[in-house]
Formats: sequence, structure tokens, C-alpha cells
Amino acid sequence: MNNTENNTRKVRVRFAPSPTGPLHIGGVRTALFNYLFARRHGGDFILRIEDTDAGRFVPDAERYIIEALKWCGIVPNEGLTADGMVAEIADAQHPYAPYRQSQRKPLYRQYAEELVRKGHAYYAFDTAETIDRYRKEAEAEGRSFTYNHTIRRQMDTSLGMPIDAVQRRLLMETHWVVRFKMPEDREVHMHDLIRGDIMVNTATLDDKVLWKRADELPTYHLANIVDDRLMAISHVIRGEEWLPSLQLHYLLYEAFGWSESQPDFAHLSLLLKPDGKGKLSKRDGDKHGFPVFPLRWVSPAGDISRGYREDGYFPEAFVNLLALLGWNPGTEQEIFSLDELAALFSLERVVKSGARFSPDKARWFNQQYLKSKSDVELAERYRSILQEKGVEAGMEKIIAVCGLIKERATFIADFWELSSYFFVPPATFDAKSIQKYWRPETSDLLRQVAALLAGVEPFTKERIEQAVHAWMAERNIPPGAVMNALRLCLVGAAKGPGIFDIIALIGKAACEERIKVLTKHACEG
RNA sequence: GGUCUGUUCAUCUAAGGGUUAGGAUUCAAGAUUUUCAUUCUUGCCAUAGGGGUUCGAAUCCCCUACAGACUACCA
Repeated sequence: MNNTENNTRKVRVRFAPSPTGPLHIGGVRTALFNYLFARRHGGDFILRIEDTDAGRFVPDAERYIIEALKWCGIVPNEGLTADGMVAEIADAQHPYAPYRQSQRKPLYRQYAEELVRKGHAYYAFDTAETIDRYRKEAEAEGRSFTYNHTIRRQMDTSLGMPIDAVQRRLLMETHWVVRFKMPEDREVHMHDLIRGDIMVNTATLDDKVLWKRADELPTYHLANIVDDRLMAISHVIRGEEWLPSLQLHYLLYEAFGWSESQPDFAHLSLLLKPDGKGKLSKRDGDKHGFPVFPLRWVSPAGDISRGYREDGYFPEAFVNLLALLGWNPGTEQEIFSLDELAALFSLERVVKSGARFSPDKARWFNQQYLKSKSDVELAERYRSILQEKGVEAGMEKIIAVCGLIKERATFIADFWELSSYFFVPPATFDAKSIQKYWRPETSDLLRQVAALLAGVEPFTKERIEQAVHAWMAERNIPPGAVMNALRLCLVGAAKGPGIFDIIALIGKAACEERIKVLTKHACEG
């Protein structure tokens, strides 16, 4: 079966997370690539919740996933209702509802039974204890236990059991499962859109459980194949951790007789831990000094994990950096809007090898986006921070300040640190700078500057600059003797935008006051 | 252990048999900014190792090493 690029169906891809916790950035990237692929091909991007593991279900996880996608601008066009809930009732917009597998529960059993009827699966009645015993025995002998053709006949299964006995046990017992009858020795030839051809022999594979009587739920493999089929999924784009399951999925499609219309597959490389070992995991939390989650997450146990949103990242920057982790357009462009990405994305340019996340590059991306924002937009956000600090300031001034400092910041959260002196007098003065710039005559000169400023009218940057330069020229004062010390008075450190911008913005009275404070301070030693 | 996947500067990556192996981030130096940041310039730094195939290999093949994933009645 050839399913490379000749897939001419309407593109329909799905993101199918399991609500067992917050989505980490690897999951967001998988969602993003699915979304971009769908948009690139004018297809559908579907959200499906794979909650077939009742034991690991985490109550707030589904809401978190939806909110995270929304924050990123990755909006499914199927699976979510207008008010952002998982669609439960079928309508024109959501023809395959419900999109939560737990609510599709009654649907799967017939598919499991169909496979048994066709001879591709069987019932297994073994208790967990029995299997555990076999496993321990195997381990004791230094080999691994595989539930497959080598042991199948010794186990308590419907294979070779009289039909009426099977029927009776099916009715009487509540802990049996349906297992796939993995062929003993078959080469399965597969194709992956990113990795090319892959071949595996079935000999070492096991008879995977497909459906469990105990909770009447399918396992991932069955649910996934059935729902992808039912929802007419054309391409499965998922993480590399699924690659070892691909042959089972091929075999399942074949067993159902669906091979001709099975989706194309693309397995994305994993996102690696920044410090070398292993794939990035949810449990990494913020141990590495940067978030691994898009949004802040509070676990049921009360543990808090940082999120990109709360850390001050712009969603555009976050999406941009994620897109470039494992994909590139082949040009040297690095800054992309979501629309640009959607226009350019292709699976052929997805890299095969795992990518390590770089906190430095993440910061750089955010800085790029911060610089490109308008002063007004930044000022609106900065105003709420100022309000928290108890600072009253007019919008005009905040906008002007943002214009002056945005090139010096990586996050909006840096703004206060970079510009508090525009609003309140410096609380401390940098000792090193004082040592470097303060001379015996400095106080006297600064008092003259203060007097000079008092006479400048109107108090604009241009007029101030003009007046100060004229004064220095007239008295033959070298700029170095006064400018840095003046900055020290006003800012408290040797940093910040142009001195005349600062003077004009903080105003005549504040300048005078701050010069007085430091010159007095200096006189006292 | 077994199966599968991968391996180009510290990091993300480009180069789909022929380039001094390119770009970005980080780092370092210089210029600009009488400050800081930005910006600009320059620099440092890579084809895991070994065999083939070929006139020619980062690119194709084999072996080795290393890394990762998977190996649940989890997804």
C-alpha cells in the first residue's frame, strides 16, 4: 500500500491529547504542526480528547489544554463549541461529536468484537496476578515477558476454547480483555512522511490489549484507529513516542479492512531536556529555570509550575520559537506570524532529529516581538503594573516611557526595573558609578545645572539640550564633568535612555529635587 | 536485554554527490551611544569514529560508538 504524497482526500488532522495533566511545550508543538498543516492545505484541525484512562484523569487538564491552545492562537475548527467547550452533540459544525472518547464508550466494543470474529483478536481471561507471575518468572530467568504467540496458548484465552464456554465466561466474568492476535512472523512495511520507509518484523511484538471489560473502555490503540477512521482523519501527525506502535496500527487498519483509506503518518521528533538527558517531560517543571508549560499550572497536590504566559512571553513569540524547533522554511527568515507559518509550513521540511529547547533563544524571540510592539500597546500593559506598584501616571507619559525603554527590555515585566525612576525618585545610587563620575567640583556644577533648568521654558527635550550645551560651551565645561553625574542624580545608576529625554519627562521640579538630594548627600560625604 | 529512530559549531539549523560547510542564538572583542541597552563590525566554534562506493561524500552503503523512544488492562 502506497500512502506517500498521493493522499488526495480532504486534509483532516487531529490533535488528540490525553487529559492527564497540563500540556507541555512538546504537546503544544505537536498541536501547532497539526494546525499549520491543516491551514496550509485548507483542511480541518480537530481537537479530540483521549480520556480512556480513567485512572490518570486529571480534572482541570482538559480546560487547561483548551486554554493553552487558545492562548497560542491554535484554534480547532472542529471539536470545540462556540463557547470553547468540547463538542458533545453532533451538528453541522461538529458532525462527529462527541469528541471526548469517554463519551464514545459504547461505540468501541463492537469494533473489538469484529476483530475477534474475523480471527484477528481473542478474549483473554488472565488475571493481573497471573500475568505478573509470568513476568516475574521471566525476569528471574533474565528474559523479558512478552504476551504473544510464544505464550498465547498457555494463557487463559478463548483460543481453542469451546464457544459455549467462551460465551459463558464472557457473561459471568468482568475482568477479561480483548487482545490483538499479533502475527507470528510478518514483515510490516510502513511509511512515514518525515522518516521514509520503515520495516519491522512482528515476531517481537506483543498481543496488545484493545478493549477492557472491567471499565468497558478501549485502550489507546483501538480508540485511536476507530476514531481516526470514523472522523475521516487524513494525516496523523504525532510525537515520535508513537513510532513503535505504528506497526500495530497498520495491522489494525489491515485487520479491519481499512488499509486503503488509512491516514498518512508523520512522527515528529521529540523535544529534549535542555541539560542533555531524555525527552522533555511534564515533571521537569521549572527546575531548569524556564517554564516547560505554556500556562501556569497548579497540580491537584498544589504544586505550581510556571507558564510562558505568566512569565511574560508573548504568544506570538512562543509560537514562533516552537515552530522553528524542528522545522524551518529553508530561508534565513526567523520571525514569522502565525499566518506566515501557515502559508509556509510543510512536513517535508520537518527535521528528523530531536531538538533541545533553548531558553536563550526563547528570550531573544520575545525581545524581538517586544521591540516590534507599538508604544501604546505596551503602555496599556505597563499601566496595570504601575497601578500594582501604586504609581499614578498619565497615559501620555507611560507611552513616552515605553518608547524609550522597550529596546532595553526582554519582557514587559522588566519595565519597572528599567524605568521606575521616571515615576519615583531613585531609592539607591550605584556606588561604582559615583566613584567613577563624582568629583569634588561636581556638586557645584550640578547646582548650576539645576538653576539653569529652572529657567528653561518650555521644558522640552530640545530646549533643555540647547540650554545645557550652551551653558557648557560658554563656561568651557567638558561634558564628561557633568552629564554622568547628572544622570546619577536622576536615575541612580549609569544606565537608561538619553539624559535630556529623562529630564523632560520627569519634569522641572523632580529634577531640581533629585539634584538637591544627591549634592547634599555628597557634601555630607 | 529486544525493537525502532536519530547523530553538522555549546544550542536551533542550512547545504537533497562538487561552496573557504552558510545563518541564528550564546560567548568574546571593537565601533556607535559621553551611560546602559539597542544597532553595526569582527572573532571563536561543527559534519561522532572507522571502513567502503565515487574523479569527488556532511550528503549513498556497511560497521562501531553514543543518544533517544518504545517494550502496561498509560497515552
